[in-house]
Amino acid sequence: MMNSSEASTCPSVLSDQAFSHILEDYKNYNYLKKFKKVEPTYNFGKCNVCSDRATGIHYGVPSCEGCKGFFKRSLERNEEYVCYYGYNCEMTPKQRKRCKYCRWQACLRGGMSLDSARMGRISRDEREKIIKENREQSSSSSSAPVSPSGSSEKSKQIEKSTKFYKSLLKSLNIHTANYFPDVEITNLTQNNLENGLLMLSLLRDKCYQIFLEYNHEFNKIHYDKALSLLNRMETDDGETIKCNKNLTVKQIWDYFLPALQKNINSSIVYFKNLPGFSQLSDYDFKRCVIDRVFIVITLRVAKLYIDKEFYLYLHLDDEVYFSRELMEKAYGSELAKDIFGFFDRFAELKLTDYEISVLIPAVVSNLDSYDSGDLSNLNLYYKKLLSYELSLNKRSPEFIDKLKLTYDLLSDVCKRNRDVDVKI
DNA sequence: ATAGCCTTGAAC
DNA sequence: GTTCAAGGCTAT
Repeated sequence: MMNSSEASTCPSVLSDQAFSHILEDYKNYNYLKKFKKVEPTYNFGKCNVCSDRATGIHYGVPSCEGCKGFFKRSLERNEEYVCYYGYNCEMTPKQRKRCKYCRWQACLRGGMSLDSARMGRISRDEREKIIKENREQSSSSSSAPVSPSGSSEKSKQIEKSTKFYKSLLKSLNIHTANYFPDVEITNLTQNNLENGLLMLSLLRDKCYQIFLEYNHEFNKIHYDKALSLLNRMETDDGETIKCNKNLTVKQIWDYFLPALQKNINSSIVYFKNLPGFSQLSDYDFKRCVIDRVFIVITLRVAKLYIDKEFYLYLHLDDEVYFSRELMEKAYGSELAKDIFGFFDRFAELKLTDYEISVLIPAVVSNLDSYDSGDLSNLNLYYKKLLSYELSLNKRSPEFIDKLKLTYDLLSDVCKRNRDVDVKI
């Protein structure tokens, strides 16, 4: 193409119009040439991750060059991704670069895996099958919000996810009487404190740091969002703000279950990073998760109970939060009442973030029956740590009693929460 | 770091 | 020999 100095010395016959014509031809030629190379290849549809044009089956799913490369790079440098925007980032060709965490999750959800990666060509049948499966999925999910034509594909999809969520809940629905970790301030005499004081204060800081890191979403993102909503409600007189408008029970579950699943996953990562938990056997760790994850999730989000209302956002892009109204619809008024009863009591305690951050590992490791020395040992440390923390804050024995009572309320509502029938 | 293009090598 | 996916290369 011409550079500017050449253009300025162009004979006037090459008027702008004529020039643009040539340019157009040139572009067209290039375009066609480019297209010629691409056109004969198969139409793979949309990228399973970001909906860009797929260039082939990569790592088992139709995907674009970008997501193919991203998945590959992620495997190479396995660094830990973090989402700074609420773990719900949009995956579009434009937005996909914004958040690596969510893109990675989208890759996994889209079905990318090393297992399905293979060198060279795959059979025609197999390729057709993969593309067809993908078409069905994307057409049923992308039209989900409006599509009035209750297609069988769509209902199949819903049925499938319902089954999945129910089995998820069921797998968590295992026995258990929950006892509060046995702490007594009087246990902490000067003697047994001195030995491990340094260890305890280190452990304390570590727990707090990890709590901040993994609870950032609730402590900051949800919390700030709730505060700004409250602010707007005050200034706008609540006129223009419409939240949670008339959701049906089914819609509530549609919001809530994915959010729950996400919170369970992030709680598991949180547990894994607490000192000592990664050294537990898989069996022990799993028991901790199954028994305690609901309780811990509740503790993690308790801060979002503000002015008698609960502002856990079920979808950060919408204004839908798990208000009293929604909870009553989903759980029934009895359970909702008791959950809010717990929040009331818990708020009265005014626990510090430090206290909550050490309470959580103490609760998680405190299973009713131990058959493993590792777990009971771990729990011993965390009970000590909790006692230490409470004593640092000069909490009275009456306070501890109150804490125990509040905890009983919590474990009761969590147990009932597990038995709630999901109506979809 | 990303993503489009290119080379390599396996499956057909 | 051809087609396709993985992985390398490199301008942005």
